[in-house]
Amino acid sequence: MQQFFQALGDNTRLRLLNLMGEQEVCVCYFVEILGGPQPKISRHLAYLRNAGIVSARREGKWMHYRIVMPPHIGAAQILRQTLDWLKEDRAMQADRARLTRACCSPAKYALDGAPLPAAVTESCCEAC
Amino acid sequence: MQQFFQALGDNTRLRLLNLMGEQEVCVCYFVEILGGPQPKISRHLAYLRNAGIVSARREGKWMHYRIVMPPHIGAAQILRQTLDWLKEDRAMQADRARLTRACCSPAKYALDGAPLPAAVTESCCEAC
DNA sequence: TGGATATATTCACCTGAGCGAATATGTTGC
DNA sequence: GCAACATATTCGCTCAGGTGAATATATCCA
Repeated sequence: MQQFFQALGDNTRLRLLNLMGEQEVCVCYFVEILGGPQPKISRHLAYLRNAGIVSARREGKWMHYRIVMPPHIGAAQILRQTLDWLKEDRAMQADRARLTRACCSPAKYALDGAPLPAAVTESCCEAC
Repeated sequence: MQQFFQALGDNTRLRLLNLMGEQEVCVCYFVEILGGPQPKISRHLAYLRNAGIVSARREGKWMHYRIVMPPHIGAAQILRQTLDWLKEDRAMQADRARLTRACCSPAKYALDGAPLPAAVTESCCEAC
């Protein structure tokens, strides 16, 4: 419980959770969008994984992370409301927008066969 | 937001919030029930006050603390559900029980004119 | 097999925060 | 004013945890 809230008590981790929302996201997009050094993101993802808040899935070279709802119903509701809260934040909205436009502003990974997040394959090139 | 979750990410502070629940509680009961040194409790109360989660009211020598619901509705719901979550925890239940029985197990302060928490004046001597 | 790429881990450093001990502040009653 | 009491703050210590730099691991492809 203490650990659960500590996991939410860091801005980088909140940004990661915000980007995942309901969908699975490849690490390369986290690196691209958050902009920081890759080991930093990897460490925070490990922290969240260790806290049981996200799970990882390997697909070739790429790793996908997604939120796993805690088995405890109260914790799950808190996590859901935290995600809703994040959606209201301007900076978090900007992060999400950048994820959605990932295919149209082809950065380092976009042209290289990196797996697109679901939101991109659905909505891209309409939003752009 | 980061600060909000950091405030919840400590077991002593969660115990304090659990004891406050919906009612106002005198510091002397926190000291009595948590058992630790008084400055420790005072520091954690200051932390919570600084984070805007509790407010203090002076009554003579005594200080009363109570939870203030955050103005943001999402944050308020998270706090409420956190309190509900705490109620399910065995150790937290034991803390609450000790607060309720405070008048019947007269410890250091109980005979000395210390203000009783609302739960005590309502339910005490029925529960004992 | 070897090189390129994506991700993870380790290391050294530094800051924030929890802690016990000591001390300060504020209130009451004599 | 002074003593007693409730609470708050400060100090020095220690440690968890965040960070950048370097390195390790894992996968793909030629």
